[in-house]
Parts: sequence; structure tokens; C-alpha cells
Amino acid sequence: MPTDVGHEIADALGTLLKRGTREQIYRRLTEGLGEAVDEVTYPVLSGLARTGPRSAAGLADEIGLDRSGVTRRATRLEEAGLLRREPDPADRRATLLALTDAGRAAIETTRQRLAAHIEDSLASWPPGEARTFARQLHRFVDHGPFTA
Amino acid sequence: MPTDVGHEIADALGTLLKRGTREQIYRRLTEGLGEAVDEVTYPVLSGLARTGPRSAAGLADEIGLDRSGVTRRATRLEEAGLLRREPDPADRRATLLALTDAGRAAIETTRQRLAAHIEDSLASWPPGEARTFARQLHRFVDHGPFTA
DNA sequence: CATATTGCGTGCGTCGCGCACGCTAGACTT
DNA sequence: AAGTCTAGCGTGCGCGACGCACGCAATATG
Repeated sequence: MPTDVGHEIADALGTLLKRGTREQIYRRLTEGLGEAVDEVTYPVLSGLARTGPRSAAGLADEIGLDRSGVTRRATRLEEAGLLRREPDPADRRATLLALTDAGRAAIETTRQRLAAHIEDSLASWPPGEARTFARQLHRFVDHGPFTA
Repeated sequence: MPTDVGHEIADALGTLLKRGTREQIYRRLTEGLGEAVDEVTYPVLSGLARTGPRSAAGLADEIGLDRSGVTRRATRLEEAGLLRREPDPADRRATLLALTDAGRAAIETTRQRLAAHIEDSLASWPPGEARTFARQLHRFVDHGPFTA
């Protein structure tokens, strides 16, 4: 039996998942980083930054995409010099996707931008409150209903 | 200067905005409601439920979409009997988009499902903590950096 | 050694989207 | 009152991303 707490969170999530919101976030994050970095290619960079060099299949599995999509995105990023394909020494049919220095720099820039942006919006909050909120949000997302 | 609080929230948002997560949420919400209700058409129903009968242009403005997209989605929903086009009595060139009873029932079902789903994941939280979290999340989304 | 399997890239069809155009109806100017 | 401009809607068109299925190379398996 849902109470108003559930509805309140649901409304907030609805606002957050709105199409325009998503585009705007990515727009700001990737501003000035070149044409290759956009809403489409960002998950590839982000995924590689999390896990390190990885095969296309594994990466596709993580970001919830078909392997063909990862291949095409990786090609675009490779042409822009943000990503490098290197042969897997242990398996000669596999090619590992790895970030170049430029790719690492780009993803680090976006991370800093997003974090700073969030901090700005929390500037007026009591410091302890912001900290507990961050921890609760993390717990909600990880142990929440949308991870399985 | 970002601290770990900003990064923690950023990571959580990143997980939440992942493609697979989004699809999965909509999948569960719209399960069994017919083919017409999916990730694409849902914002139209949701927007109409919030504001009541409305013109296509106004609705497009709210959900961050071109008018043509609203038109096509409305047509699909109209064929499924969830939406009705009625002439605007005050302006004969305008057509108001309004939910039918079936459309209202569908959107109410999804609302209850999402709220219940969220409540389930918060069942183990201390009750007061969940309430303050909901209020903080609401404030974060509304007054946050992604609303302008 | 022969066959099945894995991993990658590519062609094809599908779908959603934005843009631009046409059409109708209201608003406005003279 | 008539002509012109603007607002609102629907539709054709091209673009881009996606999933699927196929082909090719390399490995695993019997």
C-alpha cells in the first residue's frame, strides 16, 4: 500500500528521467570536448573508465547495449583519438578497448564538472544534511528496486 | 571545488540514468497495459494526467519534444482508446488532447505500481529517515541544477 | 583433424526524432 | 470589410541510433 512517501519519490524520479533533463545534463557535461563526445558515446567512455581495458562484448553487457552499437561508438571515439583498440595478447581474435590519455582526460573533466555542478546546488544545505543525503541516495540506487 | 559528496551523488545519478535501468523501469511499469503504452508514449499520458486536457503544442513544450512527435504519439494512443481528441470550443483550429477513462486508469496503475515498488525498497529503512529522504530528493530535483 | 563455439565488424530493416511544408482558422491592420 | 500576418495542427522527408543476422577469423572441443 503506497503512501505519499512513495509518490513523492516517484514524482521526483519522473522529473529526473524526463527526456529534456537528460539531454541538458549531457549537453553541459560534454561541452567543448569535441564532437565525438556526446550523449551516445559517453557511456562507452564512462564504462571503460570504471573497469579499465575491456572487450567489446563485456562492455556491451555492462552498459546494456548490443555489441554492434559498442563497435560503432568505439570507432567514432577511436577516430577522435579518445579510445584505442589493442589486440588481446591472450586471445588473438579479441580486441581490447582502452582509453587513451585524451579519453581519460575527457572523462575526468566531465566527472569534475558534474560533481562541481551538484555541489553548487547543495551549497545552501546544511553540510551534514548534504552528506547524509548523498549516502542515502547511494543506498537507494544500489540496493533499490532498479538494480536487478 | 568538488568533494566526495558531489562525486557520490554523481555516481548514483549515473547509475540511475543508465540506458538499461530506464528501459527496465518502463518495462515493469507498463506491463500488461497493452502495446500502446510504452516508454515512448508514457510521457504523453503522464503529462496529460498532470495538467489536464491540453493542446499538442503546450504538451510538447512541457515534455521537451517536437510537436510532430506529440501528434504521432497521440495518434497511437487514440487508436488504443486511451486518449481522445476534442475540438477546442474557444479556438476551432486547435484540438485538445484529453485522457479517456481507460487512459486515466492506465496512468493511475503505473503511478501505484511505481510508488509501491519504491516503498518496497524502503521497507527496511527507519520510517523517519525515508520521509526526510523523500523530501530532500524532491528539493534536490526541483531546486537542483537540472531544472533550468 | 573436423566441427562447434566465441569474438568482432558490417549490411539491413525499423523506429523515433526534428525540420519544413501545406492547410485551416483566428488576429490584426488599414 | 477585405487583405495580410500569425498561430495551430498534421504529414513527408532525411538522419541517426538501434537490434538482428550474417560472414570471417581464431579458439575450443571431440
